[in-house]
Amino acid sequence: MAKQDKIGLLAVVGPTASGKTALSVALAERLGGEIVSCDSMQVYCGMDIGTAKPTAEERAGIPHYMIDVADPHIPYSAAEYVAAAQACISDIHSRGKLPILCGGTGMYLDSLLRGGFEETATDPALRQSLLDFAAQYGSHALHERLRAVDPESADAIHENNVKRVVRALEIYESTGITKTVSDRLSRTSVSPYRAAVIGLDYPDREILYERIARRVEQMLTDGLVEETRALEAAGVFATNATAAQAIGYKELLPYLRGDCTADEATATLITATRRYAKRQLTWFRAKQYVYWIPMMHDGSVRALSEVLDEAIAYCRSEILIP
RNA sequence: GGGGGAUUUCCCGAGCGGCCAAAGGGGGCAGACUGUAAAUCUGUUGUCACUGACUUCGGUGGUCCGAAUCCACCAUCCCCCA
Repeated sequence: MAKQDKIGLLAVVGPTASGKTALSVALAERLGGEIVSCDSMQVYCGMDIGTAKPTAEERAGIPHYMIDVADPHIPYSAAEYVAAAQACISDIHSRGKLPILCGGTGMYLDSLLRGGFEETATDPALRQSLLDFAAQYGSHALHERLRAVDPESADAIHENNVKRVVRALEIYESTGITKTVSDRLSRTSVSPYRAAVIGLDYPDREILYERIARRVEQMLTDGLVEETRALEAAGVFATNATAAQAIGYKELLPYLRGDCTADEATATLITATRRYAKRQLTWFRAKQYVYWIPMMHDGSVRALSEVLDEAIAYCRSEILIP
């Protein structure tokens, strides 16, 4: 695929509470763009406050996609995301608008930009049987099974990381192709996109952590407890293991059950969010394609307009926009 | 006023004469990540000139070849009797 044939798009990434939403909307307004969320939890209907979905006011009339596209009772996957997001991007592009990805789920973004996954469908029964094996014989024994069929993956995946070992075995047992080979195939596929990826960076981590604390307090006053109660009552967390992982809800459930105080739950939630932000940073820092924009100057957060100008200058340098 | 129990490295918390810079957990920091990813996992966490040295276990003095561990006094906190 020639470079000119590729769809040009912009992406705004960074840790949670870094200001992605505001910047992406400002960019969309300025550049005639439409926003495609890249977030593993915002896809679920009903999980609004806890996932910090942009409100109607925040969206400022800019079309947003890939939000509220899934039933919270049913697990959603990266593959489903990629397929649906690709369709959104094509549609936006065909209407002459600039697709702007916005979100903090690194693997979704990576998978999307790479052009998708190899076909390695899985079935829950197989997964469960592998988990049962690990529970019965230990993670080391499971890891040995992987080593027997795919030594390269066994070397790359720590034996304690049962989820990963299970996935690698799943791929082999359901397709007959090892994860190593499958990954190699996807790596050679050509991306259909030409992307300018902007990362929001906070040189002083304390500032980010303060923003996180403030955001959590705001979610609580916005009704996160009620939202959690409603989702729990609807059986979401019991039926969808993926949604049950979402930060914001699982930390509040002990409080709803009366197992801890509101303050304790809040503290746990803030900590969990900070740790998540740190993992996001680790992920994106390792990606060469990210262009980092410092969100601070002299210890204080820069004005949105200033950051916007820097982002636009970068897009021009990438010839993404005239 | 009398009796008893506490005080440990950022936090919680083991240790009760040498094998202790001190278990374990939390947090922090760093890293990994190809269909669960807001998940999962790994490493590291007193200081330094770092295969060795130095400074730590409320404070000050002792005992001992040797103390976070024993003794004395002081400080702070908790419990019981008055």
